[in-house]
Amino acid sequence: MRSPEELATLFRSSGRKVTPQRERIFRVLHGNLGHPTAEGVYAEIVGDMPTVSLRTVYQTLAELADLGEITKIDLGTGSARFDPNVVAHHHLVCDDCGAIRDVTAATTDIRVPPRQRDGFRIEETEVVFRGRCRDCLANQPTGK
Amino acid sequence: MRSPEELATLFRSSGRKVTPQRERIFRVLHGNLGHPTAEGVYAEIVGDMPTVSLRTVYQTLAELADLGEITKIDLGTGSARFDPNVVAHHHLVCDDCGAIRDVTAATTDIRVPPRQRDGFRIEETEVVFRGRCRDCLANQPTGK
DNA sequence: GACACAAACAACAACGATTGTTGGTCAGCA
DNA sequence: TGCTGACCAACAATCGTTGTTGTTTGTGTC
Repeated sequence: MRSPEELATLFRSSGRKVTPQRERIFRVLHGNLGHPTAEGVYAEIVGDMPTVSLRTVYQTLAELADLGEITKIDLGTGSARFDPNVVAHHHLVCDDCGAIRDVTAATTDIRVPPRQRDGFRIEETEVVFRGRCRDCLANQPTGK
Repeated sequence: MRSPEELATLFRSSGRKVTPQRERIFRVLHGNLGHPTAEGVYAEIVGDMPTVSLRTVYQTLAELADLGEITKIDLGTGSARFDPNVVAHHHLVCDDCGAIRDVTAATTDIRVPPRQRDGFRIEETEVVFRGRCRDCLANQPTGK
């Protein structure tokens, strides 16, 4: 996603308003590699900006997703996560702690034979690698 | 998953009981290619078996998943879906109607370079193809 | 076939994540 | 500076799912 300043301009030029709450959310997301949840963004902000509601965070995240600046991803970890990295990539998901890591260089050419496609138009291909992250493996070395 | 009869035996031999409700659920799932939700299974049953609760359906589906007879899949369509096809395969998901189709013959060989894996132990790889199914394309031929 | 007991049942209530509603507030422009 | 609609916080509501509880019912044993 773009810089907080560019986002502010983008918001204004698309008829939206730029409020302190929104600027703060932009800054939390920018360069964030942790795939935060809405709750996570909220938690990071509410400490020094008590005048913000979870509702506003959801609202702003939804607008950023509409504008294509972030991606909403639901990987079955209970709550949706938001990814400022819009470049095509895939994800490693830890089934223990729910942590998500980006994988940029995976996959080789994934295709579905036309017969199986059966008229389906594929617009996107996402690969989810599930397992255990290093930390969870360290804490429970014997596995599940 | 196995036949309803085999499932009944399996349930008994693992200390579970086989009730009419459970037998009915077994039969609804057997050979079902539609990836039903818990609600869907319930809806199909409650008509001629009013003495069943959604709670029981969830419970039984969870037990079948524990036994490895079905797979619970969450593809971000709002509710979890249950797949009696336990053989490794991937999914086509329609972003319009939420329909799910199996893809058995896609890809082989999806790997993550060790450097990106960073200690993560990959136990499972799932591929989700998103787009529009034939029916939704037919209804809105101009696309999204 | 009857008994006992744990497992399963239905009918709730509760839960977490998300979204709708509402009345007051404020950014952005004239 | 004043207007106006977008935004805000603070609810309440919704949806899918799971916990609780008191009752019912499979199932192994006699």
